[in-house]
Amino acid sequence: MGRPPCCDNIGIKKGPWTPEEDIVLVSYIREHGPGNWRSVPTSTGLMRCSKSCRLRWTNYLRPGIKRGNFTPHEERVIIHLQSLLGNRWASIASYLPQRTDNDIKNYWNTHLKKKINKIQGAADADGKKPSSDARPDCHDYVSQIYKMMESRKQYRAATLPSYHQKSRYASSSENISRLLQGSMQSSPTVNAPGKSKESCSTADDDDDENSNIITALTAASLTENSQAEGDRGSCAPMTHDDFDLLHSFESMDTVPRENTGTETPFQPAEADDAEAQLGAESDQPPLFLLENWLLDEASAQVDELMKLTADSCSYSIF
DNA sequence: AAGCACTCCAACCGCCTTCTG
DNA sequence: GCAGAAGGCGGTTGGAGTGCT
Repeated sequence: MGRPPCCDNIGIKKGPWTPEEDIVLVSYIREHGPGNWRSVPTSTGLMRCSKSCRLRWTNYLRPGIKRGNFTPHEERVIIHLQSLLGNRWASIASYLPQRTDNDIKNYWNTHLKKKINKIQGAADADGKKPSSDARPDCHDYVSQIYKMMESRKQYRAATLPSYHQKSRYASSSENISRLLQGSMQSSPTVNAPGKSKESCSTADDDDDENSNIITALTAASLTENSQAEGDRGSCAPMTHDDFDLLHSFESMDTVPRENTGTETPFQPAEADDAEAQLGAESDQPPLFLLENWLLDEASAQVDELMKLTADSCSYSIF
């Protein structure tokens, strides 16, 4: 017996989320916490299916999400993990707590995959790498990608605005922050300010304000979550420094790698599963052996490998 | 200025897994 | 153990934004 598709109910709205809908959803989650998505549409009156609500929260409204501007470190992590795990975006995202699987997937599909194809094409032309090598040697591979990205990034930084500055509502974390602020300053119930697309600035102009808003919302969210589901600090917004600190701890093996039984975006337990699976199913080394390289020594090793492979990467990519 | 082509990402779709009674 | 419900995940696509001619 096939169950009906999630979003084919009559009256279910599709398409981009409006600011008003975001406020309704955030207000509800602030009050009840994330989860029990089934009840969200009925309780809020949103004409969205539960799945859509969950996705909207997970990918865009959840506090602590960083959008756009992938750092070289993040790019290295993605490339490396993709070479290890394949397109298991959720697992990859668990190593980048500020990023969603959807964001990583999009970034891979729109940026990294093309670059890799380009490199492989160039390598094939040079006879340096067989095209059939779906999982090329990580070190050499990453060093090539990284090298290319650095120059490409410099070029783009000099010539193009970052994509997060686009004025689309749905891609603007600033706009969402404004909505959240409006929601928080008013009553917990819906009080839509009716922000129009035009009235939303592209602003770099109030980053501090927005980060304060996010932080405040996160604090509220954490309080609620800890009350409802026990301690789970995964939703906290992480600064770059926090992220680096986390990685430094990881590399020191001081973080207990136990299953917290939560749906936190950073799930070492899930990584362990992947590790076990990798170890069982492939000839690749267990994931934990590569984590140190990935999380701590990545920069140093990549830089070193970049030097080592510089000669063999001398072909022009652009 | 207008039209076209391309890029990119938010959101949807459908399958799979996990949970619950 | 089974069936249905709910959640999770990866692939795909529609459409807005942008660049080029």
